[in-house]
Amino acid sequence: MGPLASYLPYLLNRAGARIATAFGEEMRPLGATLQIWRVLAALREQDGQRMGDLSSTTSIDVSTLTRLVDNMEKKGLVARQRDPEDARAVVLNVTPAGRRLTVRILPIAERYEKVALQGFDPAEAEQLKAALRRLYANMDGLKKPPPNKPHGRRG
Amino acid sequence: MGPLASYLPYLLNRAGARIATAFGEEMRPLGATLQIWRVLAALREQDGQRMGDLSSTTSIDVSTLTRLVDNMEKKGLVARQRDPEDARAVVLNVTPAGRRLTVRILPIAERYEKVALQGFDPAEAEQLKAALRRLYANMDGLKKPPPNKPHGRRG
DNA sequence: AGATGATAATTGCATTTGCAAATATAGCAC
DNA sequence: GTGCTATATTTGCAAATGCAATTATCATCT
Repeated sequence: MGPLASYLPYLLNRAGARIATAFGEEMRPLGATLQIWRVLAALREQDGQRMGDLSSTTSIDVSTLTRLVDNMEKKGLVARQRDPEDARAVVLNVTPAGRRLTVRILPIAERYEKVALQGFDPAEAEQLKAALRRLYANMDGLKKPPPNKPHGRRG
Repeated sequence: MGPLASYLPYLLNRAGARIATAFGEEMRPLGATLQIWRVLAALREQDGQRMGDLSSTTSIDVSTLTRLVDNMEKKGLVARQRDPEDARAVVLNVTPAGRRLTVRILPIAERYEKVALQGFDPAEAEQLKAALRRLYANMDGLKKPPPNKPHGRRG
């Protein structure tokens, strides 16, 4: 492997960590955290998501998410509800307080997007985003294939 | 803010998380972790770094790093040494075992780079990396300015 | 040399994290 | 409808994390 500075996962982590840390600091005075924001942002995109969906869209492990949502519920930001279509599932809804907090965070989020992309022209910015989506999709290939059960061995 | 899928920090985190999780899983059978790899990779780039430098290059908080290095020392992967130039500082050196582990991980790391960049032509890949470096640099602007001490008020 | 303020690393401590196991429900086969 | 397997969420638990405080050394000023 060549120098670190040209290793993609390194560059990715480094950039992500820097944004995350800075953003997290800005959340504190609002009584929020980066993870709380992620959930709120996901629910703003689409309210009433299940835990599992939310876990995928936020990249937060579902067991971590359970406890994060516990907190958010205590803070009155979201409300859990059993999914009427499937009693195993839980559906999350944002409360008015949650919406108010979201509205307060939005301008910060927009500022971050701007700062991060300082000096990028619109085409470059779009290119970067497209590349990140592609990269994400590429990693699908590494997802564990379902464990090959030697049960009804007619493979 | 528009849809999540066009929010840069979101895309960044999502891509990074996916690589990190998958890579972490591959580390387990080797008795390593993603963070251990980060330290080893940083030291491979430049052995004998101080804790603080290592913290910057790996994006691992220095207090976390202290304990991570404790573990790595127990595993015999690295050795701490007081910096002869500055007795406050500690310098890390990779041991032979650390080098051996590094060598075992390298091909995995290279595979990840390849998979992540599947379908990117070299120019596109370089563009992406350049963009990530730029983004990282852009975030410098948000680092807290040193608290303006009203002490020797001759500013 | 002594005092003062900065820098490097570690430690205390409460929180967060994530794997594995447990629980609950669904859906299909028979 | 009973049994079996798959899916959705939660819980147990040990480990990782990060902020704040602490300790040790350095650098500068006088």
